[in-house]
Amino acid sequence: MWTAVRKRRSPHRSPPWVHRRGRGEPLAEEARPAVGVRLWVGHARHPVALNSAKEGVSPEAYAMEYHRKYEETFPKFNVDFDNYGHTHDETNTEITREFVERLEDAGYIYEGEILVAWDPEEDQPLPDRYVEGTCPYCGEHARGDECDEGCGRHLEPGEIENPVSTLTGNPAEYREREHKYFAVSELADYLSEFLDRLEGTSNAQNQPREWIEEGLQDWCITRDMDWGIDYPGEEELVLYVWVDAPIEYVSSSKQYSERVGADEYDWEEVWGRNGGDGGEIVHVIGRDIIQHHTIFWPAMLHATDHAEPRAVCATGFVTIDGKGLSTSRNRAIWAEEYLDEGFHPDLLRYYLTTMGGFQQDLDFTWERFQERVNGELVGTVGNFVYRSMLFAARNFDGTPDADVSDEVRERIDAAVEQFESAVKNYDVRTAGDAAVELAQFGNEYIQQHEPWQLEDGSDEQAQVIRDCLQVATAVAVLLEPTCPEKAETVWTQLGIDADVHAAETDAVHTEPGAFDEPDELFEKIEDDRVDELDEALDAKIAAATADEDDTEDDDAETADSAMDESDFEPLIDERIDFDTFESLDIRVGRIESAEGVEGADKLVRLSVDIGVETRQIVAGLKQLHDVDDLTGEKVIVLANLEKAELFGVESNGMVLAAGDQADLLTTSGDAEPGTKVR
RNA sequence: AGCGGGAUGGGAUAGCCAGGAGAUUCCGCCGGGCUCAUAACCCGGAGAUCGGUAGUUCAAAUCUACCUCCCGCUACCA
Repeated sequence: MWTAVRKRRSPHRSPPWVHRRGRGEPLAEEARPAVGVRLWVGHARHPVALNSAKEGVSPEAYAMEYHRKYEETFPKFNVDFDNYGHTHDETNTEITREFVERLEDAGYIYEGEILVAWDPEEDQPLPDRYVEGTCPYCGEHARGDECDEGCGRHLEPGEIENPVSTLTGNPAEYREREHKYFAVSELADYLSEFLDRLEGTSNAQNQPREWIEEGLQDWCITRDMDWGIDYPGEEELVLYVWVDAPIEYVSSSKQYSERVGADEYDWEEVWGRNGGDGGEIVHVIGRDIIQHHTIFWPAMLHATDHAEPRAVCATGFVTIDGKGLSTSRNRAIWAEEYLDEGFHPDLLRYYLTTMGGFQQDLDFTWERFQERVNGELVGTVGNFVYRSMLFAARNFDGTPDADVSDEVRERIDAAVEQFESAVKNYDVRTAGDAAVELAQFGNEYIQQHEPWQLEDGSDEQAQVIRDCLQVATAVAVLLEPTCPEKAETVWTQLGIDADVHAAETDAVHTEPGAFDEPDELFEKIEDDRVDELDEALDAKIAAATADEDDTEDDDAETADSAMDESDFEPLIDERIDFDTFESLDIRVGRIESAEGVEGADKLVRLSVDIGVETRQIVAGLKQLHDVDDLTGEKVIVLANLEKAELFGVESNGMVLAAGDQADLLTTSGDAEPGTKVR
């Protein structure tokens, strides 16, 4: 089962094919697409809620629009799914409910209290997106669950300061609310054993160990939101996305099962719902969501008596020219753009699947794209298939009457073996390489036997060409997962009247038929074309960056270039009245002692004399200041900021400092500690 | 910061868990040959102190310790 989950801002790749399991069968037996589930769950609900509000549409409509967009785009790249579901349909609502009920019955659910913003006038809880206020970290205006204008930090419920309800404009208050918790911590032993037998990539196996060893926290699985799947029996609570998201894997397979019939595919058997061992569940995900698939999800499955995943394969990220994708900066090559350039979808499929290691990040550049297309696809595969067929068409009107030699048959079998064992090991790259390497063998073979030196129409010539055509047939079979359309073209041109997409690996021995002169399989990409593409990409990024006041700092290399105006945060237009200013109790203080906070790399615990008393204040100052030099320094302190606890140390006030480096503010005269700043 | 993943000739990779000759393969580069083909194939060549330092060992890319850089996850700039 291929499950691909994608998350906003974290584009990662997934191979275009994974496989289906039958119970106990090696995966490679059916190295063909099976039940694919693609979810838009990754569009985490909070951003969806926020963005939909911005655009004035309902979250459902917004999410469905994305769902549709993907649904349209994938077929263009010949990525298809046995079932393309989403988390918001009836099946998933129903099965999610069932999961939760099973969890409750098994005693894994309990209630706990958390702080929730509340609109006193409407007397209702406020979902994240209806709350605005001040970011507790940077002081910027923040809304919902993230500080979208300031530091970009994710904010937990209850963190926003001076919360205001966007429903009524009234100040909101925080109330304690009952929420549901899933006692994941009780499953620590199980999860630990589960990880021991989990297949897939090493990062997926190792990373979750951390959480287990540190002691698993129980998981709050409900939210006060107005969209999502209701918690059974609790009208005001909605389940957290990551509860119903993976359950969609189950739901989607059920839908598939219902469509094709249980004889063909029995979802209950696959998920072990009938008491059996289950099928083979393989998750192919991006490495940013390892936690959900190796802790929460198996915990849910286990607690509800389902089968566990066999493997979790976590890929790296895609970068462009060595830098991370950024849709807001338009550092991206959109599917439509790629196709509009006239490139065949198979080329990108090939590049993405056979470039680099599975776990590694994958860099895309137009240069390398050209290099690989021209070298491997045009030069090796295309060239071999074309020259063999051209020769065959001219001299034999297609496939000559001869038996395939043992040498060639064995080489083809070796390629199949390489392919199958790679698939078993989740090694997409090697599986893809099998086809190209076989074509390379073909080139060597035809070269060695020089059919053009042999008498036209002779038995010897027929033998060589027959061999080459069999290699071409086999190359198409092994190439099908990465380049399905091209594989089909080869088979068609070879005069094979069968569906290469349905072919199993033993189809490598299919006998080709009669045919005319073939067309060239792949087109070369010229150098000036690459230059154009690069320029276009640069221009696009520049344009997007120029008209945007993006404060994200993802370009480390510009860090020491001179700060021009655009590097500053924009001025806040909104004015405050004098009373508001008066409400700030700002004082001159003197640092009496300073020591680093244990375990923190920037935080310093200060004792600050502010005249009337001495305060303990924690401040993040280590990046610019030496802790030992701080004692005796005069500082400016915001005295009436609410107390907070950082790293277990109480901070009673705030020491003012400028910029990311925390350049301390001080006085230039001799103002005494305690003096008010006004 | 903690935890993961990574660092191997210009590019991309294998090898590492179970240490051993001159470090794998592909691309690119230089020189030569051949030519049915969108030029592939053959021969030869340059190019890596296997991120750094120290250690274990007769022997280290591989094991150990510390460190640097990149990328994620978690986490703290009051």
